[in-house]
Amino acid sequence: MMMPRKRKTSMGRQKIEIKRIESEEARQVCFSKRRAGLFKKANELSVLCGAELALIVFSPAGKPFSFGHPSVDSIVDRFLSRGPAPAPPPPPHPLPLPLPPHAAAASADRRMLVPARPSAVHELDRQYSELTERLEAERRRREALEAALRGQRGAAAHLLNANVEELGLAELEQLQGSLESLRWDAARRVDQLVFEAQTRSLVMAGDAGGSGFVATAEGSMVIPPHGGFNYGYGSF
Amino acid sequence: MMMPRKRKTSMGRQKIEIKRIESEEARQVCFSKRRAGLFKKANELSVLCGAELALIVFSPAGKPFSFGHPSVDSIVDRFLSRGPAPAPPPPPHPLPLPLPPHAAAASADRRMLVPARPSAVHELDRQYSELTERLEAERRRREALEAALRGQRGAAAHLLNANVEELGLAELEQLQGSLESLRWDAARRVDQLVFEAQTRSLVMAGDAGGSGFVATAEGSMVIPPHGGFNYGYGSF
DNA sequence: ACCTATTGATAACG
DNA sequence: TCGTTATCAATAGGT
Repeated sequence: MMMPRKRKTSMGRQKIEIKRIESEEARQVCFSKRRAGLFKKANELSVLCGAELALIVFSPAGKPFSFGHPSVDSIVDRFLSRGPAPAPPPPPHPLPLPLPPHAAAASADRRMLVPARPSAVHELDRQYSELTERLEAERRRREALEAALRGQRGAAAHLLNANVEELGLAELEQLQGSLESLRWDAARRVDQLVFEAQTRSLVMAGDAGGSGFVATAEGSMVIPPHGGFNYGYGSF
Repeated sequence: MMMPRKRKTSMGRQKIEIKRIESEEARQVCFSKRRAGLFKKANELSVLCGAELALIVFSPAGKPFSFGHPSVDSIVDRFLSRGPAPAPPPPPHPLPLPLPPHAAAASADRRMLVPARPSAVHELDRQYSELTERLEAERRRREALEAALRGQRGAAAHLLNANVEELGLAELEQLQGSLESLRWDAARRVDQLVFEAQTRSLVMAGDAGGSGFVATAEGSMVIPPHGGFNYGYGSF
């Protein structure tokens, strides 16, 4: 990422141990940089792979930062609803989860890398998996269709001025489908724009999950990145 | 991080654009690698800087992965209790939208559908039902898309999608305005259709959500509760 | 899953 | 916090 042009004195990056940084200042600097990097990575993962995720970070000072696609709330809600009831009652029954390779990180401390859950009821497990597969198949088919639709060309904005009064239920449903798709893309676009804004040193914090609230280090200021596409984007 | 031992043919890492990976397989591979990397970074941030954070990721297939320090729950609780979003963005026009896009509300709703003490069995049942619903939603959505493909209006609407990636904030907001307007018109159209149906005793034998204008998209597309045109009267 | 060539992230400085 | 450089770390493309 760097472009060596002139030689300046610098030790360059040095290898560091992954353990608490003692220096208050160094810790703050590291936090800022790595937080930015982490949010960037999270954003890339959601864009590249279409993964839905939520990331909430509290700075050592207690300042909240968050990012979510489609939104922090939707992800959290989804997670909690399937939710792994804590230890004792090995609850529900989830999707067969692959264990994160580097799970070793957490030791006896409360830090944890969790694969949402274990399971045992084989029969139901099987049915569940089957359903999941069908869901996936449907999703793939839908995506294929969406791709096909994206390829269409022609005059379109007319729809916005179209005579809705003449539409029937079936057509309205079609319209709805189109709008949902558009909303999704728009949300994604907002994600991108917000992210770019962050890169420009606009520190965003204090947002509780995506309501178009942006705060700078000096204090929060409201920036309406999107009045209504309140879905995919987050605050950093 | 590499140890050059033997010279092997390899293009090595190539630069890639941050946009959805079309290849199903490549996307899966990328997801696995980047997910691991993201969790590792999250862990490092918490260790190095003592930051408290939560990361929840749903794979494209819907499998959940999470990491939290001290725990996902503690972070989520803190996040939700402290800074829920400010007032929801007021609609440009007097749109009688329920505005429920809040995690708390959604969670509460779901809780009501489940016994106070979610037994493992009930929980499993609930999950199964939820999955089935999602599958249904996907199917409906797919069908809507297929219909859209056949209709010019749908095709036209999707044209906008193709250009969304190039829009700026101002343009997105303008688009939003147009969509709000369209939604308003569409909602009125639905009212009229319903009125006509009732007047003629043409009972819409639909269930609470079968009219097709109730959130048809859940799951991947994630169009929250009020995803459809059921802007204010629930279902009919 | 493993390798390697590159890109990308970031520690140390000014 | 911002800009630079030198290094270290992550990972795209292949095998």
